[in-house]
Amino acid sequence: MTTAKDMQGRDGAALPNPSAVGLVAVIVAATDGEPRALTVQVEGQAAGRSVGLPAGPLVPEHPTLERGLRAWVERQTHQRLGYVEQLYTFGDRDRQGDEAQGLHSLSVAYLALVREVRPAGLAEASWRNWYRYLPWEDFREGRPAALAEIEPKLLAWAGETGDPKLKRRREDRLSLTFGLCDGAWNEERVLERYELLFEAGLIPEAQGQSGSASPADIAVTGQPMAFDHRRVLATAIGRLRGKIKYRPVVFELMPPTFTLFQLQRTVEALSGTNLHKQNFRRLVAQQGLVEETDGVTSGATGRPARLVRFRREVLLERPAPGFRLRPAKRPA
Amino acid sequence: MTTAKDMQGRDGAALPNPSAVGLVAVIVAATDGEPRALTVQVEGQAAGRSVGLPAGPLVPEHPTLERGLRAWVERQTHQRLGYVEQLYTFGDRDRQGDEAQGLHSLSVAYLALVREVRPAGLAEASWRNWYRYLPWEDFREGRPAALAEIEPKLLAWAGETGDPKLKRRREDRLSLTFGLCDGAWNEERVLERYELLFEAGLIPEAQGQSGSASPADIAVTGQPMAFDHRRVLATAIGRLRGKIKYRPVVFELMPPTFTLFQLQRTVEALSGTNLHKQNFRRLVAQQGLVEETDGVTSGATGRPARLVRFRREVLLERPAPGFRLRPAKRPA
DNA sequence: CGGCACAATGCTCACTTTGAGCATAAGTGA
DNA sequence: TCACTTATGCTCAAAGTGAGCATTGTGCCG
Repeated sequence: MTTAKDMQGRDGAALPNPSAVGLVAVIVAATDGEPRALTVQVEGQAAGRSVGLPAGPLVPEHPTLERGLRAWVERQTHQRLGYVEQLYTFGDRDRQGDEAQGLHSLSVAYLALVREVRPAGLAEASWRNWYRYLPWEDFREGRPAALAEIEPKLLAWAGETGDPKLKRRREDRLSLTFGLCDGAWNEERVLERYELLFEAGLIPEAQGQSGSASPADIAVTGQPMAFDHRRVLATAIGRLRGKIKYRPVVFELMPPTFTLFQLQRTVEALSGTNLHKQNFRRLVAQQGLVEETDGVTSGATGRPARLVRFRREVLLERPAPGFRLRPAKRPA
Repeated sequence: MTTAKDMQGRDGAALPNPSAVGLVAVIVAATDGEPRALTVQVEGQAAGRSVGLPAGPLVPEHPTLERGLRAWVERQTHQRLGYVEQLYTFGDRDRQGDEAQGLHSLSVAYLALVREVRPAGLAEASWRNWYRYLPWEDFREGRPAALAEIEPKLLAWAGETGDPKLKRRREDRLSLTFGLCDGAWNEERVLERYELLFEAGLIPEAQGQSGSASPADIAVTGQPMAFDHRRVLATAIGRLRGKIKYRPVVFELMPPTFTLFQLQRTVEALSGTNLHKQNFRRLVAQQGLVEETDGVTSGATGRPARLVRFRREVLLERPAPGFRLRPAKRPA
């Protein structure tokens, strides 16, 4: 029989293999229609990788993981967090940067959405456009230039293997993630694309390369980050892109009042695609997500737009996702 | 400046607060149209809570979290895992059962879907209908009887507070999760419902009650589990209910060939609701999820049904989720 | 001040996707 | 052969979507 102690590893007498646990945060804001992540300076990393995400170890003073995270972020960046959700727990032995001997080190990543870009009280903390790290993800201006450079390399990678089965599998993955060999682009597969590039050796983090990439390389495969933080960022973007489709989370990024077009720009910034304007406002309208204020924009060119605000009530109303699979009348 | 050591806690000299990390698995199968989870016997728990989920500590031999999990599950249950995905990492100080002094203990939970119910090589491992633990989640036979018992208690809980604001918030939550005070039932909010019951004191695990619940209580608020495993189970069900709507994961639970109605029964088992038969098959058909075989069922009453098989290719085809927010032509 | 360029809004229209049912087909058991 | 049961085919109306055209306010520029 399995004992509780055996299972949970709480045998006080012989504590079984403790691990070092870290907390990492992807803190997202959107200003001027650009998606940004909060970054901090990190010492002791390879050249060109001195920027990372706010992070810190979990310490016993933290009552919960999330509280611990908030504490670290406030300390490192002076940024208060509002909306926070757990992203993923990373634990690969060989992907976390330098290794702690015999100790597993795993990091619990969180996604946070914040409203305003504080001028950043600390020099070490700064907001960066996230497409700087993943340039191939931005389709707002059409197919990103970076992709043109990346694609042949990926195809070469798929072709370089002798094993035809493996080659086939690689091509399938390319089709699925990058939409090569027919296949459509799915903006949510951010992580899968990053991991594919990683495997294909196009990501400097892969080999722990210490040589800094050239500016040209950076424009194509993006700016590297400390540790495996680019992977964490990719995870966050993918998750967020999925979530905005069925939960009104974008509003966490908006100021108290805004125009429908600003809202659209924000969604576009996150998803990396452009949307049909009229249909976008129809969608927002019929879902009852916003209500008009009596303010309008002014100053800019063109007809002034009405300012709206998010209807907090919808958080209670929305029957929520509710996709297909609607229940039958009651055939039982 | 934040140093790498500071951030990641990898300072070999003074290792900062290691934690005990556990792995937990919710292993799901569906046989005879019932959703089941694999459970194991757990020693040293309060009366009536001797059943838990397969789990074990993370040890350094495990190259990745997932591999560690697979190892534990195979050892404890002799069950091989196929589809596995990470669920959530639980880390509340006060919810994990007995505490390790000064050590954070957190558990990384996984969801696994398996095809067949092995007769279970070990007596300690057995498959249990998951609604045994969460009886209020099963709407297949209409509104579950358990809900009728639960609702007045929840309303009382909302009413028992003096603070009108708090009362209001509680009622909002009831509406959102249980569909009380108007509000619709959303089958995905499994965890939120469990947590609400927990807070309302209707869940024995809450106070670490050692007194065993009466059979009548169990029929209403469900069979308790060891540790916080019922919470983990609730998380898994909610996640799975969401996922089947936009990814063809149900097929991981199906035998090589099956009828459309068996497929429907499986989906219904997971989601806890009934579906319109004709529309269900239309959906499956037009999405091209299955292909016909030349077999048909026999023996049972009624017209024999055609056996179909899952089209593995769709894993490569499906433009995937792809909900709303379709991109514009290219207005840029 | 009239005309322009530009963005915000209104509204149309064809085409799919759903929710619900009716009608038939094809076995089993009495 | 009839009664019953489940599988399948099809129809229909109501919503939901993807694309565009048309109009309305504003700031700017002769």
